[in-house]
Amino acid sequence: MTETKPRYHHGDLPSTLLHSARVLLEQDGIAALKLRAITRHAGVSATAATPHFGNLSGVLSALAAIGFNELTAAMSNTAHKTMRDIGLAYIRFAIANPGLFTLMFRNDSVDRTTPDLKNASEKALACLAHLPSDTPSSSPLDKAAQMASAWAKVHGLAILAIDGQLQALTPQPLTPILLEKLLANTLSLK
Amino acid sequence: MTETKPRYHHGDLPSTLLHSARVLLEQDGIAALKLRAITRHAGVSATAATPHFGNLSGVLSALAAIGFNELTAAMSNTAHKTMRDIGLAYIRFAIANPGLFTLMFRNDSVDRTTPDLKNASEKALACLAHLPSDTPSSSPLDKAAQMASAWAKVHGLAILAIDGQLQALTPQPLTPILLEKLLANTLSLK
DNA sequence: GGGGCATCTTTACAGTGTAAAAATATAAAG
DNA sequence: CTTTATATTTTTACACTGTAAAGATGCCCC
Repeated sequence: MTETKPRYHHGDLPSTLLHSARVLLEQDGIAALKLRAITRHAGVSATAATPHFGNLSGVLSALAAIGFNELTAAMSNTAHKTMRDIGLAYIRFAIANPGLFTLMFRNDSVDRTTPDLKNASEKALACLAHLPSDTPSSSPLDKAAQMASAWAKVHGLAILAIDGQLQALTPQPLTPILLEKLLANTLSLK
Repeated sequence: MTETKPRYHHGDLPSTLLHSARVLLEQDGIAALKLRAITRHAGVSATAATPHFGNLSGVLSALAAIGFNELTAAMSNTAHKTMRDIGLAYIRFAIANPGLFTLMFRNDSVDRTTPDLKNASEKALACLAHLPSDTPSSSPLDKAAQMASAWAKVHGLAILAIDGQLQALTPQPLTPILLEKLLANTLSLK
């Protein structure tokens, strides 16, 4: 629809395809991420993605890499580099892009050996893993445990929020405002 | 293979199919959970599952329900009803049954409105949600935050463990023994 | 201009899920 | 025991899917 410059046969097809994939993902969920649906949406033939991405997994891996880059950006834009703020940025990203977030951690749809994806995901993980720890850690295993604890809580919370399972924990219906408060409270717990 | 009593046409096909599905899941991962592969493995025609489960989603939902029941049993068999022991049971189950655990939380493969699955998953959640809290909570939102924190940490840890991403946090290679220690340490953190 | 080549389309094929109709065996009724 | 009804399974058919292989298309650079 809104290509920048139609230079080659069809403009730069790779970004067009990724755009289509993202639209479909947001519109109809992760089940709609079929190769033929993506190429159909982009207005090209069914196999047009092959020279650029190889196969479906290639397209989805590229899209997942974009997601990790955006997630990294969101975490980097926080004012305070605290567990609470970075965690909130992480979870807000997940809630704002549930389909993309799900795809990013879907091992069977995505090829994690792709260099782009590997780099992008490692950068995002680094933002979470190198949070300043409040309690001094003695052994390396303790340090790992602290990082695992933070990363697990944030990631777990994001998943629960996306799946709507946090609803089950509160008596009252969970409005967006209340959800934010719940997340902040949860992240503030040590 | 090992039917109890071959009464009907083919024995009780439902459990045979679920057994086949589970074998395929453990052998070849979640991508192998095709309806035709399951029926082929069970030695019946491609559409034999229809009268019992309706469609593929029905089979997978039933299998996921079994998983939740086993998870509940694992958590109920712990000696101490502490965050640490119940959490460890939860994560050990995930590590022992990675495919099944993944399936259980896969929203697009599974139909959560199925009564069996809904009941089973709610029971499992209840085991985690009603842990004794160490710090007295004032508001209901605080209580929800405490439950969310525990549930998120345990679930997040399980996912990280399954994906092998805990490896990235430790300098040394993560042997099973070291993994157990890391999990215990992480769960002991408040 | 005219090769060379990346890009895209066409065609073909093996799989998939599942709806519909036909076949089969069990259970129930007479 | 025979006959009917019903639940179970198979057969058939169809619209999909991903992708390999071969053919067309148009850009780039010498």
